[in-house]
Amino acid sequence: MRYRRRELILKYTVELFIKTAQPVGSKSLIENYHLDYSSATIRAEMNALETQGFLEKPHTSAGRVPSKKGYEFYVANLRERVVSDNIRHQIQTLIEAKTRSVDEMINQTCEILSQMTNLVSVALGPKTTGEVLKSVHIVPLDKHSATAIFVTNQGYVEHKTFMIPMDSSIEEITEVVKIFNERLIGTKISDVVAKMELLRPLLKDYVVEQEVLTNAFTEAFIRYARDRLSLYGKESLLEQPEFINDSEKLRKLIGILDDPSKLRELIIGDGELKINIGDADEDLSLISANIQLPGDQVGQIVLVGPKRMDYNSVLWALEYVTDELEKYFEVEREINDE
Amino acid sequence: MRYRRRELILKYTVELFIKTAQPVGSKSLIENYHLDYSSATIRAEMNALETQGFLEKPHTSAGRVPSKKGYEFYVANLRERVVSDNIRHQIQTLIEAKTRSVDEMINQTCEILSQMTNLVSVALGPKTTGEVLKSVHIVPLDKHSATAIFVTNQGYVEHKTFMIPMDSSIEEITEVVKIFNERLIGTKISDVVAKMELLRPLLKDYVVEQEVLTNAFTEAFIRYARDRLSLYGKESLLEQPEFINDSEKLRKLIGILDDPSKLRELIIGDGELKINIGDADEDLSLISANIQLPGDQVGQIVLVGPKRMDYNSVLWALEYVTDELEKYFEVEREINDE
DNA sequence: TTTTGGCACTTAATAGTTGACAGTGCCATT
DNA sequence: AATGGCACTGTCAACTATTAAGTGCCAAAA
Repeated sequence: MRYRRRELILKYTVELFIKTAQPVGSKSLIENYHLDYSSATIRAEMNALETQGFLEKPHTSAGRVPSKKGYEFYVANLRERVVSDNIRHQIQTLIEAKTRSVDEMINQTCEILSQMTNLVSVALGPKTTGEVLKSVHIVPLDKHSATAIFVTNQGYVEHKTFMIPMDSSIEEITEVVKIFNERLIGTKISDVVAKMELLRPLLKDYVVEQEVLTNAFTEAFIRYARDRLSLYGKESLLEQPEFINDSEKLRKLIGILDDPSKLRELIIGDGELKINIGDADEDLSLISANIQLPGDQVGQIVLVGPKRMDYNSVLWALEYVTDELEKYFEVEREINDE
Repeated sequence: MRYRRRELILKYTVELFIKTAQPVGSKSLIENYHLDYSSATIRAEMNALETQGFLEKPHTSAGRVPSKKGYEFYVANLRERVVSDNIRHQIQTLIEAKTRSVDEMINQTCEILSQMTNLVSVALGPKTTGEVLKSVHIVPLDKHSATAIFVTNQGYVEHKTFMIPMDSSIEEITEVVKIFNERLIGTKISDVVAKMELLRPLLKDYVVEQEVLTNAFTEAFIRYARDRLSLYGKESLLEQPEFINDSEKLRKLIGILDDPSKLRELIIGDGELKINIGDADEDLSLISANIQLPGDQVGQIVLVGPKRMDYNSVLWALEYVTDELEKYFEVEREINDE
């Protein structure tokens, strides 16, 4: 036998609970896995597992539920390599489609992931640290308004439609943009606002209403600070039994999913494959993986779900997906470099 | 007395229910509004109002709740002009700030609205009908990737980062963009994809891998079809008693708020100020107002909440807000035109 | 004719009771 | 070490008051 009995019982308990979402009793364990022991024996083992802290009981006469520690042990020692054919197939189809757009690739991947796992998948854009302004454009819309566009070296675009100040002409504004393009390109996003301030005296010579103008531009940069993340598959997660029956939990979950800063807070991990199993009453686990994007950027894909999730398939799926994607991006680069 | 007694009773019933979220009985009406009639009289009137269809009873021995018809009558005939000082003050501060950005104005306004009303406010971008491609930009990021940017005459920006096909150089791509700028500018968004197809033979002469390129561009245009709407104040709506106690309703609400197409379906109105009070079991009302933006565009602000909402303040607030905003945009234009 | 006090009636919500059930822990026995 | 047996415990669902809030209606008062 590959596992010692006690570990096997822990393994089965975790797996059965993941499947049924019900506390697991000794009898149901025997039934489901055809164990050759009496229920008393299993009970004794489960008791031991409980005192060791791997299992816990909702109440005296209920079955057992894996604890945080129990899940962690399961994830670390007890799961087996399985990548579902289904997900493998879907990812391969995606890759064969030879989509050129990076966003679209990530996008589709996240859709597939959350469909397969019934979890929410989060795509986090590359870290803004070190991000640099690449170019500034202005597109006049009519006499009264124009759209300013800012692009970073990571291909992130922010835009802002603003009213043209009464005393300014479009020519003056294009002049300002020209100056911005000359002086601000290459500046770190975090420094742009400060540097813009320094340019004010210079701008005064060209443009009458420069103050209003730079203010408008500054506003656009405030938005850069925001988290760039997209969520996929929110609906199916909300249909999970833990949230259907517990509207308090449901509201809490939504509060987190809808608030990027709260979400970001939970995604502390930065390592290759990080598993963050919900503490105490917080019934939420996050699995995150980094992914190497073209242009030396690093994105992150995070799966969010209840503590009771199918860690085995989820982890392998995520690993498989990021591997395949990185391979794809990598191959493209090598062909380009030859 | 301005209102006939029966109408007054309807008015009070609606207002008390809006305040307490509890079915309203004859006694509590007398207590709250110091009526000089006995409960029996009030009961008789309420009975009449029920047979007329303005009120309904959740069950025999409960108080009464306004029906759809009751709310509609209230909105049409019974409310009084009140604009809270608070909202007036906040909007004035916003206007005095002289923000130049249209987005930012709408943005802030919606924040204020949902804060004041505890409802979700939805900002809908201008209709895409008649929207026209204004310009195309390409920003090379590094050897392997570039970002394409598309701007419409309404100041809406879509972008897409894509991998540069192996056989293409950046020069080739800028050539394609040049052709796009020459041939596609002024084309309706809905026609761009078709017209791009027609350009393919022409492009073949310039670029080897034109197919992959145009595909990537086409993908960006598919996104244009998406609804442009932003939501504000979701959290506070979820805290309303109707959703706290009824997790079924809660999940339904979230399903609607998170799905732009479902939401759009409900926002049928197009008139100046449209009130759409939830039918039958659907406990949802929508109040929408058009708003004239600079550049002859029309946006829409919609407030979403439970049927039981404070129509009086909400309606006046919305009217006030859109008036002030339009005035602001208008003044700017006139000054510009002089 | 309108208003009112009184009364019987209805229903939901609350609390208490009970029995079945699923599970446990422990112990004497195998 | 494993097991069968047994007492024990907490939850859940069904049932039963009991209470509270409110109604409808009617005969009497204004």
